[in-house]
Amino acid sequence: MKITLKDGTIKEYSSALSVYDIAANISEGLARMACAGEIDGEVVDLREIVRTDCNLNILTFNDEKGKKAFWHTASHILAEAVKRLYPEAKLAIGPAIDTGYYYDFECDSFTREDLDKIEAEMKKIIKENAVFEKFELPREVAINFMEEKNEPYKVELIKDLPEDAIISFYSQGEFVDLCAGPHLMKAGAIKAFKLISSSGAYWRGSSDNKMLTRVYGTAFTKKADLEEYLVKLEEIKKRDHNKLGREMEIFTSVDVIGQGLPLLMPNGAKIIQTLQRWIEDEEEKWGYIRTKTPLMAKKDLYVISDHWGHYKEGMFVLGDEENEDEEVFALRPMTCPFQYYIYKQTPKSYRELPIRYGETSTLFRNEESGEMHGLTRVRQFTISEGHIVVTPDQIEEEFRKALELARYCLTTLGLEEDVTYRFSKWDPNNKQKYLGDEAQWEKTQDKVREILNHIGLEFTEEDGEAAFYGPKLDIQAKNVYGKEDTMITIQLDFALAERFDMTYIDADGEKKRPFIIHRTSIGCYERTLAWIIEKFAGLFPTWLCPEQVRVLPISEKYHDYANKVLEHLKDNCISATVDERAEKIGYKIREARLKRVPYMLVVGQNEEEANKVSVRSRYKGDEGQQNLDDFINDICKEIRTKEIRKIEVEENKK
RNA sequence: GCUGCCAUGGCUCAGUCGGUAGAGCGUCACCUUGGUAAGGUGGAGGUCACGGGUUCGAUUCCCGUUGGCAGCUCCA
Repeated sequence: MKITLKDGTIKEYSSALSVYDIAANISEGLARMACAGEIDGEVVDLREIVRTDCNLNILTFNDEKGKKAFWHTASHILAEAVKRLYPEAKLAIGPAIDTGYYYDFECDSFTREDLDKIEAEMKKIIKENAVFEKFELPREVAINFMEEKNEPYKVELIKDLPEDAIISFYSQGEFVDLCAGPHLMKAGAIKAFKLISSSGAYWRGSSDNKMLTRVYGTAFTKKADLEEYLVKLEEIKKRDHNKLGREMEIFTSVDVIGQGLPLLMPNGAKIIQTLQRWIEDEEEKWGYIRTKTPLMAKKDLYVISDHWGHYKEGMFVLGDEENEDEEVFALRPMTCPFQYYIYKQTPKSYRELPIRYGETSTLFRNEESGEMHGLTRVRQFTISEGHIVVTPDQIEEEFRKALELARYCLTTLGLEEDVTYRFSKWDPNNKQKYLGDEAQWEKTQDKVREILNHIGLEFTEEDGEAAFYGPKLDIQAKNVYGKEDTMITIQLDFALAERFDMTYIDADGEKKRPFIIHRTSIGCYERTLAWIIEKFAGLFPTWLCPEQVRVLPISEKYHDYANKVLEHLKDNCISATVDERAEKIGYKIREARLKRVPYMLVVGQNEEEANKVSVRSRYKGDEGQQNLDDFINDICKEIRTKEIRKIEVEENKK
C-alpha cells in the first residue's frame, strides 16, 4: 500500500501497519512525538491499522488535534490517580479542552492539598509508564462491565450511545475507562503537567442534575513549556478588568448597594461618556433617530410583549402581584416595546420605512447571584439599543448595514480581530421557550443564514441561543480567562410586530406587518469598557483616556506657565491636569506613568521663554521639545481620528 | 441558584495555637524641589465585613447574612 505523507513523500509498505509503526518507520523521534494520526482528514488513534492507500499525517503536540489527544491522555492519568486515592469516587467524563483537560468525579470536593496529593499520584503513574491499550466490547457486555465496576455514569453514557455504536475502552495498567480515544501509547509521554483548580460542575451540564467535582489541569511535553504557560497565565490575569478596573478607579462596588450594581467612578464615567457621545453621533450619521423612553412600565406592557411569559424571572417587578387593586410595574429588561409605541403613534407608509430608532438605553435584569461579574455581568446596564422597522424587502439591506455599523465600531476600537460570529437559533426540542411556530422559525432562520452567506461572513451555528422572539447574530469575544461573552447582537424579530399590532400601508394600499431588526452598535457600555480595559491592559487609546495630558512644572516658579498650558489644552477639549505638588520632576513623571496618562508635558524656564513644552509619552518615552501649538494640533488629530498609537517603549522599564 | 475558596487602615498583604493589631504603598503636614521612572521627617487613619453562638474573654473557633473570586448553570 502507498501512504502519502504531509510533505508529499510517498511510503510503500507490503503489509498492514499501525499508525504508530509507520511513524516509527519514518523516524524514531517522530514516533516519540506522535500523539495521534490523521487519515484522509480524519483523526485516528495511533493504534489504528492502516490497510489501504491513504494520506497520513502524524499529529504531534504541536497540532491542535494532537494536543487534544495528549491532554485527553493526561485526563485518564488524573482519573486513575483519583481512583487510586479515592476508590469510592465515580467517574463521569474527562475531555480535553482549549487549555488542557478536566475530569468530573462524583465525590467530595477537593482542596488544594488534595490536588497536590493527586498530582503526586499522577507522577507515580507516569513514572510507572503503563501502556495504554484499546479494546472494544459489544453493547450489553460493555454495560455489564461498567455495572460490575460500579460506574453508573459510564453505564448511562453507554446506554445513550446509538445501538450500532462501537464501544471502545482504553486501559492503562489496572485502570480502564470508556473512551473513544485517541490516546498516546504510554503514560510516560506526559512529561510536565499541573492540576490548575477544582470546582463543581453539573452532570451533563444541566442544573437539574447532580453536581460533580471537576478537576482542571494542563500538561506539556516539556517542563519549561509548563512553567512558561503558568507565568503567562499570571501575566494575563493582571489585565483582568475586574482587578485593573478597580485599581484604575474606573469602577467600584459597595456591599450595601448590591451585587451586579457597580459604581462608575469619574474615570469610568468619563470613558463611557466619550464612547456614548461617539456612538450617538455616529448612529445619526447612519440614519438613526433617537428616542428617550421610560425605564419602567406597567405589567400590562410586558404581558403584550410576552416578556411576562418568557422573561419574568429576569425582571425586577415593583408592587404586589397578588393584590389586584395595586398597580404592578416592572423595570425594563429590554427597550423593544417602548420604541414600538413610538412607531405606533402615527400611521406609517411604506415610503417611511425603514425607520431606525436608536436609544442609549438603561436596562435592568435580575441575574442570579452567582452570575454577576465585574462590569461584564451586571443587573443594570446601558446599551446602544436600536430597532429598525422594515418591510420584508428591506430585511437584508438593513441587517447588512447594522452589521456593517457594528463592525465599524469594533474596528475603530481595534477589536475587530478578536471576535467570532455566532448564528444563534432556537431550540427545536424546547419550543415552549419561544414565540411563534416551527414554520416561522425555520423561515426566519433561513433568511438570516442566507443574509450571512451573502455577506460571506464566517460564523458558527448554535441551537438554543436565540431570543424568545427570533434568531440572532451574536458577536462574541473572550475575556482574559478565555470565557466567551456576547458583545454585540443583531436579531431578526418576526413575532413582536404582530403582538403589538404594528403595521404600515404598503404601495397597494393594504395594511402590512413589518419585520423588526433589534440591534446594538457597540453593545452595552459597561461590558465594552471591561473588554477594552483587558484589550489595552488599561493603556487606552488617547481619545478614550480619562486624563490625556498631565502638565508637570519642574518647580513652583513655573506653575503659572503650566496653568497657561493647561488652559490652552482645555480650550482644545483635551482632558488635562497640572501636577503642582512640590515633588521632584522624576517623581511626577513616574506618578503620571503609573496613572497611565499618555502624554506628560514638562515645563520650566526653557519652555516658558520659547512657548514650548518638553513632551514625554508612554508611547516613545522622550519625544523632545515641541511648540505648544504643534503639540496641541498633533494630539487633537490623534483624538479626532481615534488613532490607536503603537507603544514603542518597554513597559515598567526601571 | 449550585460547588468550593475568601473578607484585617484608601490599596497590597502580614499577624494572633483565643488575651481587642502591624508593614509597604497611598494620604495629610512641614522641610526639600531648576530638569526626565521612587528626596527627607513627622502625623492621621482599623468596633479586624455584618449578626448571632461558644468562652472569664472572639479579629482568631462555630453558625447565619452580606459582599468578593474561580468553575458550573444562565445571559447583553
